[in-house]
Amino acid sequence: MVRMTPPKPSLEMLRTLTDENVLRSLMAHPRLTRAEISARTGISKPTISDSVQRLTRAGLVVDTGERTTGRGRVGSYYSLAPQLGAALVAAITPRGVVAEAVDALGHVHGQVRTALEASAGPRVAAEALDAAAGQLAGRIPGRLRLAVVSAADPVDRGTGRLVHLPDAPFLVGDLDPSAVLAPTVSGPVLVDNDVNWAARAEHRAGCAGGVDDFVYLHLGEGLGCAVVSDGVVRRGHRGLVGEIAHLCTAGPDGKAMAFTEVFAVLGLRRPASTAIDVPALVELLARRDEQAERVRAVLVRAIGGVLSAAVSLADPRMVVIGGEWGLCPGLITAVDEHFSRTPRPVPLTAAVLSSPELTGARSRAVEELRSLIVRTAHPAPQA
Amino acid sequence: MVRMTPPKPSLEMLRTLTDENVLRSLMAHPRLTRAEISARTGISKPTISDSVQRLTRAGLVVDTGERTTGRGRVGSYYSLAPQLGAALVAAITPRGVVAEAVDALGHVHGQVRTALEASAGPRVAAEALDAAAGQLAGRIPGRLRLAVVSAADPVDRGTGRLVHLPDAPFLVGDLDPSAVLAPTVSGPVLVDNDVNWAARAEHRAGCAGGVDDFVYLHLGEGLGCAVVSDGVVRRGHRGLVGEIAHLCTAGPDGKAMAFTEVFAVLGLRRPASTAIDVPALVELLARRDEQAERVRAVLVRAIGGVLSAAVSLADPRMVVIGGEWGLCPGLITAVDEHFSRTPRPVPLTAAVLSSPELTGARSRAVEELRSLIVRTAHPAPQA
DNA sequence: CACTTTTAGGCAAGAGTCCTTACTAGAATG
DNA sequence: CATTCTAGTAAGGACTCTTGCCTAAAAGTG
Repeated sequence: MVRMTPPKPSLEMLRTLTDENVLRSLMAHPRLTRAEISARTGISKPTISDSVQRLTRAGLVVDTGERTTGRGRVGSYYSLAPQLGAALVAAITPRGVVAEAVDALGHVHGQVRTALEASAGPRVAAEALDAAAGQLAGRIPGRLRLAVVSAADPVDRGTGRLVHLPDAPFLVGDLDPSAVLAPTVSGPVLVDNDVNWAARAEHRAGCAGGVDDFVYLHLGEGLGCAVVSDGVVRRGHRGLVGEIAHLCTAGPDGKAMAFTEVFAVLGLRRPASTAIDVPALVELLARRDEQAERVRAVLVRAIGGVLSAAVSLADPRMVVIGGEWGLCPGLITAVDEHFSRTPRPVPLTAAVLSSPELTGARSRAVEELRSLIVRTAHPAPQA
Repeated sequence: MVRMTPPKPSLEMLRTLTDENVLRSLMAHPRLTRAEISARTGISKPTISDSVQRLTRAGLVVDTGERTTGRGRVGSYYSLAPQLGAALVAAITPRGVVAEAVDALGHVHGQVRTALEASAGPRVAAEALDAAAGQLAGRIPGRLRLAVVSAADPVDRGTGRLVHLPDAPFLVGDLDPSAVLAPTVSGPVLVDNDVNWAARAEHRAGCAGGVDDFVYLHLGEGLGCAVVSDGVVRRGHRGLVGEIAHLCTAGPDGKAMAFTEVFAVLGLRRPASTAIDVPALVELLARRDEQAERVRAVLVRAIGGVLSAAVSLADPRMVVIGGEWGLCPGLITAVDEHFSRTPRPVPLTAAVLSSPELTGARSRAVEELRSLIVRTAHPAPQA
């Protein structure tokens, strides 16, 4: 939707914009002289000098004490004030918690890894997250001003809580990252599921670089996908876009059934769980006997049905496949071969990044921290 | 994606913003005095006077000659110059072409309807469109500065051409609205399919008013849907989002098959065509005998499969159903009853607007025309 | 070593935009 | 006829950005 009422023009607005230009320059480059900022932004030197003076007085920018070397008059280097703080980045899976702190320059200030027992519940995960946040808070100059969390479960877009969907695995369990981090993190806590973060990372740098419309299919313990449309991961009303367990597809004997049902029928679920038995599945996909071939054919067709839905409802330029068993050798080519014979084929690729969810969450954290700093520099002039 | 480099601040930018405020005010209200514009925008009277003077000199705004009545000094009314032109709005179906001209105030300046033979090809449609545009161009003060076209076929997002998808009906046929309108319309031609326009109209004013995430399912001669996510119709890479003919769903005997196949198996297609035989289907849905019930059950389940895909990949807050046979009495309640027993039910509603595709295209045309006027008032200061 | 070149930064002047305040013109109200 | 109300104008001030010129200091050059 296009903004209907343009902003009211004012001189204050110009000043704010100048300051934003200066701050953004210093976010892209660790240290700059005023002349460099001027050259980089195209804004005149006196104006930049004014702005730097303002921002220095406000405590957002500091003279690093360093001086230019080389020809010409010595110049002073300025940089963002260290007390501007950092953002917490955390990834939570049933296997453990990984947490980092990143500053507005994108530098990582420390990483804490906590392994969890397979049977550990959400309580233990919450404690690990809390502890990690506490440790990281001590290692950075300023405060933790916001957090970006990746979770290996569906996330409610409104509340940020992990949600348990019927007949879908609940790997981490009932957890509210916002509540856990409230004492340690002073600002907003953004939570999304790992598949969405992975898709953002792949969009930025991976095989899908430059492609603004694609679907990322994650085939692991859980079944999920991310829909990137017009360059943004779409989350839908509740944030449950990509929860494809109940998507109607083709099962054994060409019967229509929910995607997750296919695995139940094939006996590929963990006992007393709706999670997929990944080791068994990987082992089976490695085999070449007749039974394995039959199962493989069923899986390929089931995945084809899911892709037909993705093509119909998201029209991706490509489909990226990732996940523990999605990357099994031969699977992608088999799916590709099947899918390329359907009426609307789309190229398939394998995911390339190693811990994509952390990468995706991290870059979002940097983005949010930067915009938070810019916003707080000039308290919002809202109506 | 967030803008990375904020705009360069300049005094010219302020002036541009003031002018934009004035223009937008005059787009929302047919005539205003300078004092009224000032009150409405919150910008001071002298500044508004300056801007109005500039815009009048530039020919964008005119003194209407009317004067205020009532207490106090008489004021002069200003309005947008009539020569600012209008936008063409056209809807093309196999049954005919409807075209209108709308100005920046949103007023419709004339409507031309041309009926087409059922067997008329794209040539005839193109001629009808061209003729309608020619007539409308004569009826308005200025030029036709852009066009917004709705077509009853899939539209390629990149080229704006109608495209024929395998095993899907091609109702209008091979047509390139941009090429047809190039002689008559001086600016851009936006083309999208009727279902997407209808969804935009429903989003704005209809049953889905205020809901930013929903899916609009169109059940007519063709099978289509629109995905509205974060308040915007998503089109995907090629613009083929919602082309659900090949979506894998449940057919008779619970067999997995493409949505369109279900109708083939049920014998509900027009002879030698992939289009659905709507009259036959409507007649059948009205019956109550055993065969009708059986077909109805199959259809309900097939639609349920499509909805499961929509829920998985779009997470709508609601599903709106429209189309010639989608609105048949009882169908929606039957689908609703079936769907509410699935693991992830979503409320269903019937579409409410009468010619939604035209309404949707019209409001977009007004929006685009307005932004075109604002942009041309101050030639883009791009790099 | 003296001189030129190069560069960061400061200062002053000027143009432009917006705002506030005060004022004028003209019409309705009582 | 005085009062009241309103649209528009004029003057002055505050503020921002830019241009152009200047200084200081380091590095190269002969």
